[in-house]
Amino acid sequence: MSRKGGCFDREGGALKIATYNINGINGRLKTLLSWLSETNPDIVCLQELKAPQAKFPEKQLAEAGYASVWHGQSRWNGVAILLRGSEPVLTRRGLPRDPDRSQSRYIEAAVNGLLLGCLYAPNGNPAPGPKWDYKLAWLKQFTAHAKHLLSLDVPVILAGDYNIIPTEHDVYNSDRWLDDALFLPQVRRAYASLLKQGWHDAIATIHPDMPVYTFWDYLRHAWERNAGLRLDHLLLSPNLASRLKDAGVDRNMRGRPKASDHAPAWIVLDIE
DNA sequence: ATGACGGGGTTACCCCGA
Repeated sequence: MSRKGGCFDREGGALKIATYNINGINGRLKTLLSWLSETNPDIVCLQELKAPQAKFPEKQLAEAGYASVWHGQSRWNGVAILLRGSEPVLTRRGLPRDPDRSQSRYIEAAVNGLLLGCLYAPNGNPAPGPKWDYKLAWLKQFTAHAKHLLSLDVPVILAGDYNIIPTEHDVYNSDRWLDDALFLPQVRRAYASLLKQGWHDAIATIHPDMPVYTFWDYLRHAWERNAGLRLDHLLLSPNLASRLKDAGVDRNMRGRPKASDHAPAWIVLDIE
């Protein structure tokens, strides 16, 4: 792996990659910048920018040491990839055969010799209904694209807010979520089909026996009750599985004033 | 079934999210 375009200054040739649903990048820019300076990730996927293309804080992030590519949209959605020390090489905005090109939910770039897809899957509620249909259509095209990426036989990471609770162990009270678009059998099957393609769920691999939530609702004192969900996932192509050294969630970010309802999830890869 | 919370911006009895 070439050092060009990389920043291998983490101890032991490791690469830290994080995904963070920021829920409004401009309203939460101070939170984002302090998290970046405290945790120093090499690569960051962001979701729910809630900012049009022209209002992405490119300059402030550059001053913090990160170059960005982003796919904005007025008011909702929006995804970005940040790379410390060099420029991400954009490979696509939006999915092939995207069911609705007006919704900015996918961006992909080459970073540090990896291909990185950053996604914000539709929520899908209420189910049934048009939003549920859109979620299933989007996941179908995403799954097809994931299969294509594996066929390239390069290291790939698909990171972001999948809006899927993969199993009953990934939710504080699964009974309450049985009829929800985050947990209905169709979306759990969609997630399982990705794993069957060969993708490795990094958080689940490192923490097989404990719930690792990434989201706590603003309502009903969910954070105080630890009534969380695991919605944000980092999937690794099989050729990266042996590189996975650590994974976790920066839970403390959820407890801060003006917090996003999601916390950052991260992995450390050995890229020696 | 509803609302509570909290971003966005058409500042609304608004929209959206999960």
